Amino acid sequence: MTRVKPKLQTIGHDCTACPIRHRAVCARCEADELQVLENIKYYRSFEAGQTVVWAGDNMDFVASVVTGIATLSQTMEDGRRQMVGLLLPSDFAGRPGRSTSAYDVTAATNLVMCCFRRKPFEELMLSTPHIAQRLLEMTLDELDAAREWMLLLGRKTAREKIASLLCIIARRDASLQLSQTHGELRFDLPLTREAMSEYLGLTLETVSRQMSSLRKQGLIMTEGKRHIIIPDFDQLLEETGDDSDGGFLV
Amino acid sequence: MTRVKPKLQTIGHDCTACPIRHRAVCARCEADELQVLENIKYYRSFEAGQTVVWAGDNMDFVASVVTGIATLSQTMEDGRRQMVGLLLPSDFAGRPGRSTSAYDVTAATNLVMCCFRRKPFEELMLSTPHIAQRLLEMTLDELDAAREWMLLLGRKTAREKIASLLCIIARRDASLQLSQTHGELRFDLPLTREAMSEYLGLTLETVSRQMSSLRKQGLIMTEGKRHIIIPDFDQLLEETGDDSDGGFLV
DNA sequence: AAACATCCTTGATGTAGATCAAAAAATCAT
DNA sequence: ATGATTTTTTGATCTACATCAAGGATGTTT
Repeated sequence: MTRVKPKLQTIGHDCTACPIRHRAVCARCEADELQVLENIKYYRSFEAGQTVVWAGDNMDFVASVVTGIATLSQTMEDGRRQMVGLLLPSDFAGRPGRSTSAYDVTAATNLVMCCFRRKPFEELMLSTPHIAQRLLEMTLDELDAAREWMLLLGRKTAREKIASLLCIIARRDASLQLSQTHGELRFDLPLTREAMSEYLGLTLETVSRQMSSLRKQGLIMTEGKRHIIIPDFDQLLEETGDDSDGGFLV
Repeated sequence: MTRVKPKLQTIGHDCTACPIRHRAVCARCEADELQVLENIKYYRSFEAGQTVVWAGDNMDFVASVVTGIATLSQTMEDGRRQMVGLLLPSDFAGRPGRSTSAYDVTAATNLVMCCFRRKPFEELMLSTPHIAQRLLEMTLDELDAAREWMLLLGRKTAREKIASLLCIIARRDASLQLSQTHGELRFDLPLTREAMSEYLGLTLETVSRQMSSLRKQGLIMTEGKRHIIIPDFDQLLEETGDDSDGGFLV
């Protein structure tokens, strides 16, 4: 089990059959396994804002994101909300062995998920070792991302939080397009200010103010509300507080 | 692959051979697998305060905690630190497929770890499917814990953070002792005020103040600096902001 | 085009927790 | 015990972000 940094390797998101395919082409896939997965999968589409499942609700499938963006969030009794995960194409949702969702899963944009019925998927996992192994790798990546996010939530300033989020989305977006435009990066923010604030542990007003501040200083430019232009990625990166190498996030 | 809530099931910490053993008695273990694990494992002891590995350093083993408590933390260039994991007996550290540690691993108390050399462990994982499956379960639990911690870091007040941490440690401690003393709980805090502050995303002064405040209100009592008595666990639980059921943490 | 609903921005003010500073406990060494 | 070191507590002050409040954009419905 050799592992290489998985971040920028995502090659295909075709969801032809095997969840492994989503993140990188899987050399281990055997034809018959593909066939089995083919038999237990189905697609579901959601519109931006729609909820896929609420925390605590029954969730009899596991799924991976084909297109669009989904969010995982937790809510406290009094309504305080914290986003705990951002699912981009190829990311996995749901958990073998658990029949209810631990989080609210919401479509941030229009969303297509490739779902696998949970029981057959679990059986398949038992009979097909490399699926568990691949899932383990993906889960470990998510754990790294969650821990990097803990650093952000616990120790970064509002400005650093915003810069970090923008860098993460920009990087992920750029890697999807395989466009190596060193210089200017452009992308559509898939999150509202409110969603950003829920992710970053801030209020939406603070998010808005910090965005304005970054704009005034020329670190970012905006077209309309959601389209972001980053004239110099490295310069923005310096505002994140991270060491330049960048991390595991998303 | 049926799963049950793993929290309070921890039965043995004997580290006889199989990492699976640490969390719950493993019904699947076959004698020969145990034998192989026996051959690649070794023990290491650390004193409180000692560092097991620094982030970025070579780490040619994976390990599970036998006794004591270890912490995982990340540091920013300017010295801001955030703890991202607390390893209690039976918890797992290190990651198959990665040769360097992503975090500082530090002994919070005297610590014994059961180490497995990485390469043979990875090979074993490939040839022994249920190890990957068990590791996946454990990693998913850790991911849940990390996400619950994200909610704490992003949205809870200082007071709620302290109450949460105390409840978590108390609960874990109680489960280790299998002592069902409903009423008064007693345990030694394994963390300094500074370590607590690093875990909670606070300063150590704030931790101290909130501890004093809880003490003055009779929610906790202290003997010396580290020994804590919780006269009424449910009462303290109400200060955490969590819904009463409690979560996945630690 | 007017009315409405979202989403975003900006301003004024308040406060939880950080920071700075020092003293008190506890722990350790001689 | 006595002094030295580490850890914790407490106080005074400051500030980053939250909260409260209002006003603009933008898009949608009729």
